[in-house]
Amino acid sequence: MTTETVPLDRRQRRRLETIEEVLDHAVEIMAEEGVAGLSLGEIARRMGIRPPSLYVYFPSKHALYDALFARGWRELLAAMRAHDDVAQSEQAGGAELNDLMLRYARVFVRWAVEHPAYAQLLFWRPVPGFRPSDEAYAPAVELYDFGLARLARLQELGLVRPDVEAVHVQRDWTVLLSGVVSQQLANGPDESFDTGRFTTALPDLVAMFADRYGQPTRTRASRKPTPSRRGHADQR
Amino acid sequence: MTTETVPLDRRQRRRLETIEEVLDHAVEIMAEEGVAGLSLGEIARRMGIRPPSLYVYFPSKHALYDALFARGWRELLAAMRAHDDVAQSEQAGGAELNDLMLRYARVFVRWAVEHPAYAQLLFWRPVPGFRPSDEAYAPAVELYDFGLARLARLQELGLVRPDVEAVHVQRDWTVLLSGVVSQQLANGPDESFDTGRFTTALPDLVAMFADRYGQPTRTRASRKPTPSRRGHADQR
DNA sequence: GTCTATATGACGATAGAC
DNA sequence: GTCTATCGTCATATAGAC
Repeated sequence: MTTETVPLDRRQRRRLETIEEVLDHAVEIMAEEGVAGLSLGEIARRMGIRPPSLYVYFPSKHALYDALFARGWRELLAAMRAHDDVAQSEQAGGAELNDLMLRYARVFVRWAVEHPAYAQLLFWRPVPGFRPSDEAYAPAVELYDFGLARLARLQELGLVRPDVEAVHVQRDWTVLLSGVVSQQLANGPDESFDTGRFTTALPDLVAMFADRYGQPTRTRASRKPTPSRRGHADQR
Repeated sequence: MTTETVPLDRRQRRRLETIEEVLDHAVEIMAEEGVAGLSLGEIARRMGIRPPSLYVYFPSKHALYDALFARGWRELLAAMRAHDDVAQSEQAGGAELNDLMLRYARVFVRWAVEHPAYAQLLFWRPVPGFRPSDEAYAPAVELYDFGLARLARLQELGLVRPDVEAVHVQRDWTVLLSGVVSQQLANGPDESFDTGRFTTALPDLVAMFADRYGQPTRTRASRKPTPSRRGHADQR
């Protein structure tokens, strides 16, 4: 929107590069020590400078968190936009709600568990006094609107039942995604997306969602939630 | 289990009381400043003592977090046991799965949002180097087993479909609950349980759950997810 | 046993020299 | 822009009075 189109001089380019370097190190440290474990001293140490020098680029530690918050949402937003499916409308006729939502959920949850530092910062409130600024919050709102518009589009296409409001469906949907991410990061932070105890529950959870909010006529009768794979002997 | 039955002398009684007082102040401070914002100095200040005196009762700050972690799970476990419904089996014949699970969910989520400090400590990982000890984790396991046994009982009673494993259902159930708690605490920490943007979604979410895992024959045909209450003018 | 007094090192942050 | 020097606060730890 208000992005500067005037060419940046060397001074400003170098400055932005340094800022990005600071943020890169910050994300790395947060991934290792936890979001609240981030320290300016450690950033400076890894960059080969002294802590006070960081104040040239960020007026406070909270400002740094703010930049990280904004960058995290922007990256996640970019990942979801890159996925893009419904907007292209190619799937309109053939695909079913369950498949569309599962693909969307997989992209979202995969990004979250593979970026645990960002995920904690974006979805929880781990930093004592920190509240994101309105500017930093903007891409979060943008992603919310993106998901909402997607659901509304699916409703227009007849894949989501028409007798519920999209915001209503969106609310339940975000609960599902945030539940998977929270449970996985809190209880199995070292498990991969493909083998996680909770990420692997996505097909069932999305099916649960699609059974409720999909169009009854179009939703297939797949009521069985992947019953007892690798059945035990004591299970009859 | 291993609770000491030998009567405690005054010395030990006083010591335990002091420990409880420390924990009370700690919970209060965490609620105000966030879990990672807890400081021994602030606890000592509010108790009218000096910080080093706290080391008489807790060998480190992590030990204090450990005690808080254990106490939080014990309190939540007690709240869920006090609720108690299926164990008493009075509801066996009359009640439906949706109602039983909704009541259970309401007790759980209400406790979590009304004890945000505990909730953050128990469900997230906000403290950089802290990992709960096995002893502190025990009541968490106990609550998990409690919920699992409850689901198994509901399965025996014919309220939960028999073709899925209880652990499977339990996993999806915890995702639902943790999703509501996470979303509510992260996005509306100051909203009450009764008016929260996400806590009020519980009926729909539990219905979604019950539709999938309840016995088809017994689950009523309540497929409509409370459509558009307080309809707007622009909504036709 | 419990307390006060005190020391250490890390942290975020600011002022000012260069 | 980067540095040194410095401040106040924090967790941690030890010494010693009572």
